[in-house]
Amino acid sequence: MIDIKELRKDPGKFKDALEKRGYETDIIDEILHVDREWRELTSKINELRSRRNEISKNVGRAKREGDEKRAEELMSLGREIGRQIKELEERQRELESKEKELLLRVPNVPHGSVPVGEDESENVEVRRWGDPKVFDFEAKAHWDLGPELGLLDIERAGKLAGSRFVILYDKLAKLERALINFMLDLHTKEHGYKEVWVPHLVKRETMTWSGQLPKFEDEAYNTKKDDLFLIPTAEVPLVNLHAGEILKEEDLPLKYVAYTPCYRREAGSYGKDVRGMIRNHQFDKVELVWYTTPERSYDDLEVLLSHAEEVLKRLELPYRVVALCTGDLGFAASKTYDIEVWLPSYGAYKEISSCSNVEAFQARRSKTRFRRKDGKVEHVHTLNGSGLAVGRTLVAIVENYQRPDGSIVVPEVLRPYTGFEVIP
RNA sequence: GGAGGCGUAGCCUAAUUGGCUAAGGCGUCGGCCUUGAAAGCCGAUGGGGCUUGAGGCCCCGUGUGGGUUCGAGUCCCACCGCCUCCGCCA
Repeated sequence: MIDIKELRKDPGKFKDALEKRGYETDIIDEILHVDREWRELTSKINELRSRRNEISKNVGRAKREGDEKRAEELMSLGREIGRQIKELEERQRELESKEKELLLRVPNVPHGSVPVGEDESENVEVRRWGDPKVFDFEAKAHWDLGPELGLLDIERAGKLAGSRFVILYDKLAKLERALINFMLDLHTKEHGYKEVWVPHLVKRETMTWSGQLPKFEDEAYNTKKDDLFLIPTAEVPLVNLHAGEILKEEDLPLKYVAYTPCYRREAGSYGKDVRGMIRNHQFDKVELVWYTTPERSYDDLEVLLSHAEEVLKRLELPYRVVALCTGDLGFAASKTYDIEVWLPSYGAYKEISSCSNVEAFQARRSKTRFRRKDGKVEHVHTLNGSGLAVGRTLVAIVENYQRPDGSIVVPEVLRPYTGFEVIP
């Protein structure tokens, strides 16, 4: 959520941000209009309440002095003012909920370092690591290779759950598990993260605080009876871990890592990445989340990014890092780097991690704050990044490590986790 | 799922039958004192609105949202959370 006080002070900044994202800017004036009316009304109500408080005091006084007649007079006056207040409060509540609803629909302001652009074609490549593999035979896509090996079953998954689900068997299932453990170990043992095991079903508020709702309700699975949501990413529980709390400055940054499945309806993405396991309704992900201070959050983002990159380096998978432009930036993010891994089946780099600084956007919603050494309380900045999307990492290994005979070499760093060197 | 209990500020704890400023302690921050520290003393320590030359004024805030009342920490309802017991259960 954006800061209403900042919006009052500098509406131009927010209109500019919306323009750069390719959004309509009318909403800003609408908010300011509602806000102005709210403030005028609030002043009026405060004045009436002040009078009522005064009257109430005098009622008590009159009663103690035994002046029943005077007390009765005052009480009737208080009743009248109470009626007026009640009437105005109704309008005030309407304005408040309208304002809140509008504020929740405004995306975050892009950081000054974010390239301005319309869509993903204007994202800016930051660096490349490794060279795309050149095969001296015809390389296969994972959606062919996997079923041929009998280790990836898309048909039966369809029978059980519909499209965009997969089943893994034997060594491919183990490879998935090995990747999860490898990533968790790397981040906990070498990068200083605390491992967290979180709920996969969360309340509506939790989804709202992390920025998924109200705008993207169609994207999430919801259990109607209890109004719980399946998490689309571990970012949701992790970033709400300290909701309502006041953290100590000396405890920051807090760095959390969690492995969870992620559940996404992928509404509106029909026709995109339909084959294999690139875009499924359920996929595994190891997620990194930081709670940090405003003055260091952008430096920390670079560090978080390097932690995600390290996974690909150790797996020796070629990748590149791109800075998303304003038009491609997610709703909650101020700045985002995507890491894209080379996929032979696409003949291109494909997103495997997204690392963002959302500044105080989530912290304002979840009321996550920290106390500075001088006693001042302020919202934290939160960062999140995939470290990495496990399913796509598996795809990248299958495709990049395949051999002419259809077998797949297990990257060296994973062998202690798999217990085998070749698939099948 | 059933029965009961509880929820006060960063933390811990008070508040006659509903009534004047939510008292006190701890912690934290600032100041005094000190060679430095501790102790001690003084002050500050939730949110919002209006306004100013400094500075004020007002409202809200006892888990959340409603209700009763001239007036609610206190009474009523719903929800959330925690605890105890029963039932069910990997």
